[in-house]
Amino acid sequence: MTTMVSGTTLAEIAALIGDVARANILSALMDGRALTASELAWHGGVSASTTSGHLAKLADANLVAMARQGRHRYYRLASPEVAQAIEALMAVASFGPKRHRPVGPKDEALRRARTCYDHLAGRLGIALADTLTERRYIVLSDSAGAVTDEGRRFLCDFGIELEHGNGHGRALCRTCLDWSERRPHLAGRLGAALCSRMFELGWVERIKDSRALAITSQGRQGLAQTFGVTEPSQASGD
Amino acid sequence: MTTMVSGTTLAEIAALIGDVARANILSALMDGRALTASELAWHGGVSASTTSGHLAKLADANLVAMARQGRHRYYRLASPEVAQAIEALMAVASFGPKRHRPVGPKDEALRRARTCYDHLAGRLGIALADTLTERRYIVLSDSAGAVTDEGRRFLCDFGIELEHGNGHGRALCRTCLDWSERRPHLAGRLGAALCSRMFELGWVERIKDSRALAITSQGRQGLAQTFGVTEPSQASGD
DNA sequence: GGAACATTTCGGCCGCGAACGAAGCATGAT
DNA sequence: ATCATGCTTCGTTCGCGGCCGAAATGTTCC
Repeated sequence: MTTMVSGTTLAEIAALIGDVARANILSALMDGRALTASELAWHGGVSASTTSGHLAKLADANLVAMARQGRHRYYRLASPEVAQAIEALMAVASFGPKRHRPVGPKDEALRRARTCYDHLAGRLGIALADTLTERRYIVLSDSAGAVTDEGRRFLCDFGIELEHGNGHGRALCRTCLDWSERRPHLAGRLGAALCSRMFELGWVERIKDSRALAITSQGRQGLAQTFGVTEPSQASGD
Repeated sequence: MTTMVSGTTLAEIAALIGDVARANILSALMDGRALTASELAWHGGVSASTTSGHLAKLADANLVAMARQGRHRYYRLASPEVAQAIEALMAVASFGPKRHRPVGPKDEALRRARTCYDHLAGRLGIALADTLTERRYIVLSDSAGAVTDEGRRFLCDFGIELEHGNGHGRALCRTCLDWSERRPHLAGRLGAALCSRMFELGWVERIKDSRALAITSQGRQGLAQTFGVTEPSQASGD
């Protein structure tokens, strides 16, 4: 065995994610919010006591972080890196369509629009990335990106202020491989800002018990006017 | 339980990586080369028969691909996406220094210079990314990047021809979070080209049974002259 | 203080899957 | 043909880890 440093800990982390209950828990946390232990128990599909054990392990490995608040304990993903790792795994998972899984209505909703950690994904996320690229508001040299000056102005009008944070802190404009569309969508501070702004404007709303998003009628209108994005087709053949 | 599509398959993939033997196997394949089953058995630290089973599972899930050649069977990672997922996991793994693992000499070598799938990582990879950024050959707007025109010329002089492949195919310039340095290094076609060119010039050589790289004396010289990169310090306090 | 709720700890059960060696197929060498 | 090598299949063993329910701890509300 060559390098033990990677081997062991890599396996430890992956094994942690590699349990169905824990994977479901982490998936639920992928929308960036903090959830209570009991909510996570529901998502994980296991009892409260079992969930408690799982959460302890996840916290121990620094995959999730915990904040006590009254008699609740709120758990969230510990860092954007964790979210990125999980997203990367999901991308790989959606690849191998060996045995294809029946696509339920929930899945179609997820494919249309969802949150990915703290930014938008699915056909909506892709459409936004495409429009912004087309109008030269951002430049995605291949799968990586930068915001142009016109872009900065446009975004400012839209109500998003981006400081010129350079090397430090969080990336301004990253891309993230969309597992359902297999193309990159916008992540980083820009992706997060776009997402939260759309919530603020009431353009999108969370669908209960899911990471999927519903686009409101105002959203439909706003997206068309401001971004020239027509509603991502109701049902795509895929 | 909310969305089953992600949950289950996410867990499946992660569980696959979450076994120590398989993780070691995948780690060994992270240098981008294809290895035979018996070599992988050695890396995995388990018997040939056990390895065979592991490889079958990995191939079944499309994590690795196999090519028969004579009486050998060569296995390699199935796609860059798989490499990316593993790298992301390693990044997360190197985070939680709860119980810190003793850093052996092998680790120091890995930290100095190594391959990450098909590009350079470790202090060498970081130094290259820094230099190219400093000289404005590439622009890493935060953690994402594009090649400038001067950069294209410089690279051409160095013997690297980058076609203007746009959306399709592989990303020209991606970044990849370095698990040892915790900063992004260069991946994508550019990263791969830099790496293979340096092999071609004999600037770096593989260290036996490891993903670590040795920098040759020509390499030391060339890196200093062409990139202004002085040898990544022999031993850093870390 | 007592009741209701949230979460963790404990003990015990049970199954999955990793491991090995021996035997079975290939392919290549003599 | 015969033997060697590389890899897979089979049958078996065995231990780790997930699961639950009951009870313990903790927190808020009235």
